Amino acid sequence: LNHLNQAARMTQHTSAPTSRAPDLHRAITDRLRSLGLRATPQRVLVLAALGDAHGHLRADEIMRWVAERYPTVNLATIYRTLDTLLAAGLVTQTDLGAGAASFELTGETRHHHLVCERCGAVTEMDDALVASLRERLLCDAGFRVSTTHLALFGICRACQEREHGLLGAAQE
Amino acid sequence: LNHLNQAARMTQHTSAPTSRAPDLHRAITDRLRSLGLRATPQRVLVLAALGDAHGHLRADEIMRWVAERYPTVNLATIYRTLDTLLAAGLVTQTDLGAGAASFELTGETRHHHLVCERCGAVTEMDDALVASLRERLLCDAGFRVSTTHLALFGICRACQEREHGLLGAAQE
DNA sequence: ATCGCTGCAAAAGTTTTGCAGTCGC
DNA sequence: GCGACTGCAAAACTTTTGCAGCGAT
Repeated sequence: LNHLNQAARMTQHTSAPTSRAPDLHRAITDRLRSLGLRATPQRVLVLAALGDAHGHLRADEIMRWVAERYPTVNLATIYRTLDTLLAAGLVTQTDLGAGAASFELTGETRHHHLVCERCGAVTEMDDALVASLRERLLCDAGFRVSTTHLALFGICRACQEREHGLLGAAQE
Repeated sequence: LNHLNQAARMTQHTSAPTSRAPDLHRAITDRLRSLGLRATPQRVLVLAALGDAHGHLRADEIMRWVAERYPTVNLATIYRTLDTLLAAGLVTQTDLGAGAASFELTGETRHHHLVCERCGAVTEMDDALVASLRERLLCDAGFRVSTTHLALFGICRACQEREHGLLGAAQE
């Protein structure tokens, strides 16, 4: 599924369209074709953007990334492409509370995100903890969870310590 | 906190403004005042709507409910009221994947929702399962989860059986 | 009487859609 | 060449905001 991720990571420092990463371009193209989808430059670049980011991106961020190397691209196409990729299972959608949806390459390692409401830091969380919850729901309620990604909001350790420090020093 | 819920449920069949439920109106009013908020008819009705629904409502649904007994209400007020009630902790916000946010009365029993992607059924899930996840995160990662509500999407038991039935009978 | 709250209208922001033309296969 | 896909523009939709005036305390 995702040697795309690895190939993409290899080109993180590259900014040229596809000159330095013909292998990535090729891998993405093959993947799309194997799913019966046309490998248009727009689609390839959307996948490349998500691979390069190695994390979640919003539609407008993808738009900017792609537009840098394919200036005539249109935002509507980004959205339509993301719909297609979602349906194909290549991409995962999430709401990280930014007002707009975020998208991520579907990796083989399921993981989730912890979003700090104070400092905005986003850290990854392993799926292990959630896996037991999923199994429990399937056994107890017969509910088969398909949600692949969870975003939990709260206060990260750093911000908690910062807060405690303030409270301890100058309690007002 | 929420004899509001109980009082609200008592008036589920009532449609008159507040004539048949002076106790509910009074309870909500007192609650708002005790928090230093003005008990305007708009605010009281928003809370009454959420209590009557005994579940999650979107802003437009609240709007419709309130407008039925207070026609001059404005949608902007609904949003501003919900902001206020969120800040006061009387209300909880969730994304149930409907494109718009959903809101719910903050009850003393924390619970979550399982949303079936096939039939749209929404069932409640006890917080017990999630509680352990929360504790784990606090211990392991030092992350204090503040997300009070979780929406998990998937396939409910009924739809799974329905699907299996079809597959078993006429596998096409 | 004060000032928080509301109604109205307009704006901001994200996402969708119709249509004509283009380009991958 | 065919049909899927794209660009463009406009619309649909949720949510926010400025401002003048009303009304709860």
